Amino acid sequence: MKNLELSQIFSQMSEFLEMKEDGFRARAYSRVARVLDSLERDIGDIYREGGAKALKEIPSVGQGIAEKMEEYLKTGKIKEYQKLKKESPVDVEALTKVEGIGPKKIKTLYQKLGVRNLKDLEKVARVGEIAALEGFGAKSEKNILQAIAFAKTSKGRFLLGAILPVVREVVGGLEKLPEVGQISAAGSVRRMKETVGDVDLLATSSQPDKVMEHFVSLPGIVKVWAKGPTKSSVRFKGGFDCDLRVVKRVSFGAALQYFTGNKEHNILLRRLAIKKGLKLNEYGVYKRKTRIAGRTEKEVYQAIGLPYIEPELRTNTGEIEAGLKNELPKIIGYDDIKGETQCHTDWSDGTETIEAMAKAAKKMDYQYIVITDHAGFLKIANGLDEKRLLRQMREIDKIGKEISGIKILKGCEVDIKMDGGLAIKDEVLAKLDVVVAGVHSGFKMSKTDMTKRLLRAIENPNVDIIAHPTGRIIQKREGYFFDFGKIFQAAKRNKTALEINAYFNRLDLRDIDIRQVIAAGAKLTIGTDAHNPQGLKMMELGIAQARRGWATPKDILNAGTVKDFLNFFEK
DNA sequence: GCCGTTTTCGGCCCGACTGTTTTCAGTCG
Repeated sequence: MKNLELSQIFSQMSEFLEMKEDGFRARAYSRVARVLDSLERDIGDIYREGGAKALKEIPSVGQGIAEKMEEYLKTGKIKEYQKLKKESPVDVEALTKVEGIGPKKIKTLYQKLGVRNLKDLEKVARVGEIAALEGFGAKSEKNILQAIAFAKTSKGRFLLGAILPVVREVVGGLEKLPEVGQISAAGSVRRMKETVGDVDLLATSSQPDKVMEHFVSLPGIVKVWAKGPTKSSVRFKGGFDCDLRVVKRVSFGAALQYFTGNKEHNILLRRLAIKKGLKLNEYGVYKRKTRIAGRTEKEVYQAIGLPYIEPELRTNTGEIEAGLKNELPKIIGYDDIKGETQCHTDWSDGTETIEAMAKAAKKMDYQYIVITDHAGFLKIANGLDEKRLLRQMREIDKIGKEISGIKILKGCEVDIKMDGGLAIKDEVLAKLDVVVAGVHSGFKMSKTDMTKRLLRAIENPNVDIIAHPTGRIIQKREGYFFDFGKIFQAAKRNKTALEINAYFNRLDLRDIDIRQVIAAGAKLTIGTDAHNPQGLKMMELGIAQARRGWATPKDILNAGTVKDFLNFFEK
């Protein structure tokens, strides 16, 4: 994928242009960088299939940028980028990561002090040269030194599953304050994005000062970046930043909309407002000086001619157009799931018994749970062989009779071998209610071979679900390569479902894949891959993933009753 | 550099906070 490389080059070009006071061109480049980040298709593929003309069909790409993309795809270089770098040989990428440093300051620091990188910056800050600079001061210098220290330890983005519990604790604490009226998370946390850069919170209060005072002195805060009556910003021990904004009640909806984003969604919304002769900001929708909406998000959307759009959909990937035509899907809700489709017990690498998992599932109001211990050659996961699998089936039948109110289904997560065959004999698999098959080895195969391997597994009549189809681990492993289109079509043909694995660092399929699966007419399941009862709670993350992929309950098999769920797999 | 249901020229989202200023530029989201 050249998308990421190009996006990084364009955002650096944007910084360089900003340094040259060429603001509008700078914005054009940063816009296209963001577009590239969320582009579903590989830019190289687009170019191969449709040439420069196809490139220009990408939003925010015109003549000039299409040419540069073409140049990069052909030669691996962009002349203008190299020219800009030559003019100001500074590491903008590293320097802009320092909080409070932007292109203008980089320019000054380079011209006056010859600062080219983080090391130079730290050096001049330590000896007091920054404080002496016009436009800077002692405080700037101190902040820069602190920001460098943080930049060195900063881990970047955080997994939603890791952040969500912390956010809920902070929100829960603030909620109890008598001065706080409404409070909600906003930003990427509210959109349930799989990784989160920082946390945005929003509250209403008659006494903002008291709320802010309480907020900046919460336990676990290591740095207060800013503190004001409407906005404060802090860093928590875990290394993530958290902003709290306090607004008036009449503006809560508008502010919640505004700070939930994402940015592209908001920009489009404000343009829609302008077209209607209105102005949209975080305080409301205005007709001249009069606020005509703002108390709730719903009235904000209505005022500019849109139905309410769920936070998970707000990424400017077609939701606004769909909204205008009243064609938004009724996406699956957080209470719509009726059964767990992948989990492990102490029969393989889980920590708890079958009973414990079943009881936990019952507590979540599920109608069924599929027990899918590892089966095959994954020795490290204590995988079951045919003999133990048969024994476990008898055990599940026994436990099923003892526990009422939940149906325990017999399943396994069987390894897909290098050639696409399965690691458990077909006659044993045929006895199971549900067979989940997954790739757990040989990730580095060629695209062609992996496609063949997966196809063979999908076509096996005993296979019901393909586990974590792409094999990616967020921030760790990209996943294996295969022909997505072919696999999704085959899944539909063979009535084999594709899993949305809800495990917090997998979330596999990704939202963009989910939309493709649905477009191909194939079905999905959401499974947590839980290894203990607590892990079943990750279902929420998987549902969020499905929502971001525009999935409705009828696309997700385990939003159906146990009967419908099992019937689908009858082949 | 992009874009177009007022436009192929002339716009380009909008506001808060900080630090340095004495009215504002830079940064951030």
